[in-house]
Amino acid sequence: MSRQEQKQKTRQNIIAAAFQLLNENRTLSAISLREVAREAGIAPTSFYRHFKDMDELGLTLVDEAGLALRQLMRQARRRIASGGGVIDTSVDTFMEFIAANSNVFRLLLREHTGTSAAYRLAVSREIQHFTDELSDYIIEQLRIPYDVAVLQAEAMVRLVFSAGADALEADTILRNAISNRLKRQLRFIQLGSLAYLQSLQDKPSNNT
Amino acid sequence: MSRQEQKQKTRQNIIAAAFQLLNENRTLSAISLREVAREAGIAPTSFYRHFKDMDELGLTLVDEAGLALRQLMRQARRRIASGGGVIDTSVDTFMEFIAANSNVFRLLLREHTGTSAAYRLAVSREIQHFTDELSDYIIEQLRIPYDVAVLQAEAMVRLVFSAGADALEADTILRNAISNRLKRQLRFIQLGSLAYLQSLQDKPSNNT
DNA sequence: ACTCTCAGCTTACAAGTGTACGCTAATTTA
DNA sequence: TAAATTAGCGTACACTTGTAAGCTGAGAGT
Repeated sequence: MSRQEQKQKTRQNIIAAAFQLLNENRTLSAISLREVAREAGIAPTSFYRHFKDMDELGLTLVDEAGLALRQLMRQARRRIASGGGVIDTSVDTFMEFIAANSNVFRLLLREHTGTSAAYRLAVSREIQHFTDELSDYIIEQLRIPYDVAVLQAEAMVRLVFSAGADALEADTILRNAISNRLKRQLRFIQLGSLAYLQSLQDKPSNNT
Repeated sequence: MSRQEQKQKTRQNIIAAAFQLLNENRTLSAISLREVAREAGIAPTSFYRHFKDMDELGLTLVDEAGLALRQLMRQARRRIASGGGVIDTSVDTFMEFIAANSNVFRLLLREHTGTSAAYRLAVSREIQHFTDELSDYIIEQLRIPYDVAVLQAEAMVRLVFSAGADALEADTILRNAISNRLKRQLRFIQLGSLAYLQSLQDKPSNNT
């Protein structure tokens, strides 16, 4: 094994170790460098050969999580394209994601409201991507004016993430209940924005 | 000053000290007993005369925050009763609360997704109260079936808290923008649930 | 083959942590 | 007034933390 390969491998070990430690209810800021090193099977000081800081590792993890989030979106689109209701399919995909990658989602959730401004910003950016893609999709599919679509997408993402937080600690049965409630709530928003646009048409006192 | 009075006073000092420390981006679990003692102006070991644990102090703080939340609801109702749109008034009241008691709301927000299962549960309970009261209000005011009202209330609270999180770190201008978006989104939900009920009436294939 | 590079190690230190133990001084009780 | 209670303090100890300094041995480059 070449030297570079070996280095990459330990780096991955460190990242995996960090995710491992996140599994058992902890924040990034509550994980010590020494713990990560221990879990990764290296000496504490060797950590510095790969990351300047725990902060640098943290941002790497957030990026990694963001990546997973984007893959999730792509998967949802694929499944929607091959049939099935948009809301139902999206929520199902999302819930499967949470169940399968709970530590990834937990990371995003925790750090979104967490202690470090840098992490908060990084997570917010990832969620913003998510929202942007959804509003593009809504505009494209439903032919809704831009500003309404943006509002709708933002509200939907907020609901999805908030429900996801609850689903994170739930068993299968409860998670199903959360799913179903979420789907109905998303439909409220969709219906609501349509009703709003309808009301504009009925008494067109504004522009556009 | 009697002995009991003095004790209560130091206890309040400890609580105030903890809130003070929460102000500068920190979690409960990231605050040490010694720091709290230092800030409260007592010896570290004296802390134990008042609380068994940092956890016990934490739960006390969450309770305190929940109390503030309930006062907020009462205030909103009073303001609604004395005129003004329900959604507008509620959101305005909420945003004022966040601006004035940012550390209280931050505490709830952080610990809701935080490290300690006990805190998470405690916060969830407070939010549940909030949701329950709102759904009661909706049932009473809008004459909407129970299950729809509950869904609507839950969705609204989710949006409000999520937007509140963003508002927490925003300046006045941005906070206003968040307020306005939130108001429109809440109206979507309201419109949506009404439209849903309407659709049930048009083709009544189900029971009630 | 000879040197260079550098991932990972060991050792070491100052700083901070929770909390056990026992003392003191002032209030409360009898 | 004498005895009992107790809020608060000081000291002490065993740990954990981040990271500085310097060494080693194996792969890379010539």
